[in-house]
Order: sequence, then C-alpha cells, then structure tokens
Amino acid sequence: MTNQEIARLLRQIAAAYLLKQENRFKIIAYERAAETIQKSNIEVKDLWEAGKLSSLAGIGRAISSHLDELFRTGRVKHFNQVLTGLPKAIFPLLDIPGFGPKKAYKLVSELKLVNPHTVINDLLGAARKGKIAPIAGFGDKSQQYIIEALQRFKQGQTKERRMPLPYAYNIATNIISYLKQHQSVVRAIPLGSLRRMVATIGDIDIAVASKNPEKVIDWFLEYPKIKKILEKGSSGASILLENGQQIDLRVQSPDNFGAMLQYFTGSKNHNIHLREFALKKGLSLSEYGIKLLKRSQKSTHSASSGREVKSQKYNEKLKIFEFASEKDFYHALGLPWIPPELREDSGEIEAALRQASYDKHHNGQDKYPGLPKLVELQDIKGDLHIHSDYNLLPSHDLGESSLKEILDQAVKLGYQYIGLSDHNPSYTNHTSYRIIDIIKRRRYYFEQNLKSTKSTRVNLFIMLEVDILSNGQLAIPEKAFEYLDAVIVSVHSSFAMSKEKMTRRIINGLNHSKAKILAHPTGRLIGKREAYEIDIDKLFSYCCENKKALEINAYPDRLDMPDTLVHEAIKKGVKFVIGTDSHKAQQMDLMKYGISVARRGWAQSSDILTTLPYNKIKTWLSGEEVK
DNA sequence: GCCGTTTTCGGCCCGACTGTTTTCAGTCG
Repeated sequence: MTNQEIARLLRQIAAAYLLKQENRFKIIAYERAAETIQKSNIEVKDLWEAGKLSSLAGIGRAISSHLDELFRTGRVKHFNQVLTGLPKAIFPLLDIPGFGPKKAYKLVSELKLVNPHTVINDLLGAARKGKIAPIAGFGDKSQQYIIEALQRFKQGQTKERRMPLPYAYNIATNIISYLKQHQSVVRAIPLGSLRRMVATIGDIDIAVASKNPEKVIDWFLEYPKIKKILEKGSSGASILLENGQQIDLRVQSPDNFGAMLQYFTGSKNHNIHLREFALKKGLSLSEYGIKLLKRSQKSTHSASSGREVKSQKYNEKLKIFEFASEKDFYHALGLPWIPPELREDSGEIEAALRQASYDKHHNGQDKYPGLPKLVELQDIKGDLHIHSDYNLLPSHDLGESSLKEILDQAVKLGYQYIGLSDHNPSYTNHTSYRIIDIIKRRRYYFEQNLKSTKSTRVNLFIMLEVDILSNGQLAIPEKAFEYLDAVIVSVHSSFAMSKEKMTRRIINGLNHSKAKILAHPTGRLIGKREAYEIDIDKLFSYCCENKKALEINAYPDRLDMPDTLVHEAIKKGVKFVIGTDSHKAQQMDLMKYGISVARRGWAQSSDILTTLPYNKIKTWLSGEEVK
C-alpha cells in the first residue's frame, strides 16, 4: 500500500468520525496523521518493517497499531466499524476540491446516491437538473459551483501541479529583480515552499515591503511578460504570465513585514506547532503580529530569552505587537531565528528551544544542542560530478563542454578542484581490452590538456561515473581502475528489483576500494520515476563503516537524495558530497539547489565532504584517513 | 488520538473566504 493510499484511508476515517460527531481532536489527529504520511518521502511500509512507525509526527500508539494490522492483514477491523452506517458514495466526493465530509454527506443522503462508482456522474446529473439548489443550506450559486467543480474533477484537474524548484526559482528571481528596480520597493522575497527551497513548488508568491503599496502594485502589473491580470487589490495583486504561471504579490508596510513573512513562509505544520507553543506562553500568533491573551500578564518582552527585539511596536487599535523583521518575531517568542529550510516541524522548534536555553545559561554541555549551523554555498570547494565532452563512447549521455570551458567555470565559481566523472564506456559494445584502452587514453588526454591550460589554479580529479550492473559488478574491468583517481558509482538500469537484491547490488558496487561515492542514491526522477526500493538503514550503516559518501545530486529533476533522507542519514553520521551532474559547464551553477537539499536535511559544512580543501579531499578520495 | 520547557493529564492554531445566512457553517491554506 502506498503512502498516498494510506493517507487517503486515514482521511476517510477522519471524515467518518466527523460525521459521527466524534471528539473533534480525534478527527484532527487522523487528519494530521494523513498529512504527515502524504508528505513523507519515506515509505510508511518501510518504517513499519523497521518498527519505527511512531517516528512520524502525529502517529501514536493507536494509529500505529491500526497500520500494523493493515500491513499484516490488508484491513483494519476498527476502521471498518467506523465506516459502517455511512453511505459509501460520500468518499469519492472527498477528493474534489471544495467538498468536505458534511457537504458530501448531505448531498449523498438528500439525493439518495448509493453507488460510489457512479456518484460523480450521478451528482453532476442532479445538479444540472436543478435538484441541489432547493436543499437547505444550498442555493443557486453553490449548485453552479458544484457543477463546475465536478467538471474540473472529471477533466483530471484534481491534483495540484507542482513544478521543479529551479524552474520556479528562475521565474521568481526575474520578477524580484524587476520589482527591485522600483524605488518604493524596500524588500522583495519569495514566500512559501519557494522560500523554504522545497524540491517541488506549487504557487509562486512574492512579498514586498513598501510604504507605497499602490505604486508597487502598478509597477508589478507593468511586468513585461504578463498575459492577464487576474486580481488587483489595495494590498496585493495576481497575474498570469505568458508561460501560464500564476504569480501572487503581497505588499506590506516595512514596519510590519516580519509576521507576514513568517506566516506565509510556512510550512503549515511549522506554523501550527509555533502557534501551539506560543499559546502556552499566553501569546496568539497570526500574519498580523502577536497578541497577548487576557489570561497572560506577561509582555512579549518577558517571553524572550534576553534577545533584543528591536523592531517591535504595539498597535493600540488592533491590540497587537507588530514586527519589522522576522528575526524579531521569533525573538519575541524567546527563540532564535529559524532558517526557512528547516521549517517543516521536524524538530526545529525543539532545537531552537534547546538553543535558547543553552544561550541563556551557557551550561557547559559538551555537545551544542541547538539549531545546526547550516552549510552554505560559499563553503563548497569543488564539484566532483561533472561530465565533459570527451568521447569515450559511453552507454549514457556525453557532456557538451570541453575541459577548458569546465575549468573556466570552476575558476569563476572559486573552486579549488573538480572531478571529471564521465559515464563509463559502453559495457556491451566493447571488449574489456578496448575499455581499458579508452580509459587510459582519456587520462593521458586530460593530463596533457591540463598542462596546456592556464587555469592550473583548479585541481583536477580524473574520475568516472561507473554503472553498477544488475549483478552488482562494476561496468569496467579491474585493470581500468589504474587510470582513475576514484570513481562514482550509480544505478542506471534494472530499477525494478526486490529491496534485498537492490541493496546487495549497490553495496557490492560501492565495495570496490576506488568507489567512494554513490551518485543519486534513490534513483528518483521528480514527477517521472519513483525511487527504487532499497534498505536505506543498511546503506547508511555500510557508508559509515566503510567511509563511503552519498551524493546529493543537484540536477533539477533529481535532487536526490531527498532532503528528509539526508536528515536521517546525517543523524547517523553519513557523509555527503554535493554533485551537479553537469553536462554543460553552465550547469555547474546548479550547486545552489544541492545546497538547498543539504540545508533542508540539516547538513552542516562538516557533513559535506566537498567543503574540504583540496589536500583533504585528495586524501579522502585516495582512501586514506582524513585528519 | 496525540503529545510533553512546567503538564503522562489536559490541553489541542488562526484567519480568510464563500454562500447561505440575519449570526453561522463548511472548507481551505
């Protein structure tokens, strides 16, 4: 059973409880569990096998035991009891935007719709005949809305479409630099999943701080690539670009920018947790600022842990504290500022609290307990996963840039070193002898070329990206390794394998003394291909024990490993390298997306080996102890 | 049903929007 199916089932249970007027917090608990599972990058079934279901937020004893029953027997007795007595036809309707349990139940019972397989069409028919408007609580407008919603649903527009991060990032960057040309724009920052640098983005929202909202909005609406203006208000506007992308703009006064930025950055779960936390201090949070609840005698100042809150201002009329900066908003809660990439309610609020108490007491704990000091782009000293245009008759795609172009780019990026990791020569089309010969010539070619270029400031590792064949063997003969400084290994074929077999295969491939890095470890392609099955804990332990690194592949539709797995791995002490997998020199700029994955996985520079200077990375690649 | 600066019992986020309402219910993010 997939995560999506499990999430859907739990939502159905929540809906059933709602209709049966169960305790509303029980309903919220089921919805929360569904949400967590839906967003999890880790298969819930894998967690179950590892006995770690409760590690997911919102999954406690009861739901764990129900899921256990589900995986063991394929059904849950308790769930079936909860669902009895409710018309089955309501559940398909819950997938339609705008339909909740109450509306679905009322329509299904009033119109006596019984067949879950035909309910969509049945309801559409009833609506068109005008049978919905007379039902109490409905009217002409809602009837019309239902018709439209059902038609959209039938056309398959139910699922939100998400685009890869780099695509959204580029669009937003262009608009932001356009906005900043206007003198009334004090700050312009992307919001939501884009600011948190999530691998896929739904909407593009942009926040602007300005004292002249009207001027900013007019300027925004003059953006050259607009196809249509969707909405224009006093504090924001929405446009549709020629490429079909919708952009929402929100303008807020600079004095009151902090709470708004915090609120719209999310994530939803982070905000919920933060508001629950604030509530215990007698503070109520919203996009407008911080309110004192009546039962609290404290001011927001006393809630802080000695951190200065510079930009706080009390708005008498609204009885709310306003903040110019997001930092001060967090400080007013007694917390250090939390980087957006961490705001997923995956332990960051707890870590921020530990940090606050540590900063306050300096209680000499030997291990710093707070938020990680996240790795940054400028910490990166090199890129080991670059494909050149040297034609070694590979089985996969060749790069497009020459050694010189790659070296020039590396100089531009301030790198100390790069690794040329072309794909291995085709394994099926050549004899072993020929493969060895190709790899030998390639080494000679690069060495000669390096001597003749002036960019000797950049050091070169002559590497290779070698396929791990389905039997676990590497796709080049043993003798060819003599001509390579180290290799990256990866899976490019036979993705459908049992978990045990795939795990054995990959560990086998990594086991060669020159194999140092596993590239794109899960094999996923965002929106195109699911990850292959692999025993991730086994892989993590193997890497720790044998000093192998996993790659964070920065290529836009890979971003692999995914951030949540990076977080898991780092907790266990696994080391990473960030590779761009560039096939053109300009693509070496993709490093920032790899950095965003690392940061979302709580990585510090000590977790990323390519932050090491040349001498140390050389030592590590050669298999010696790094001091 | 979940979960824990203190609390293994007793709490549980906040506001906007929409449509039907005449003061609110449902849904959404």
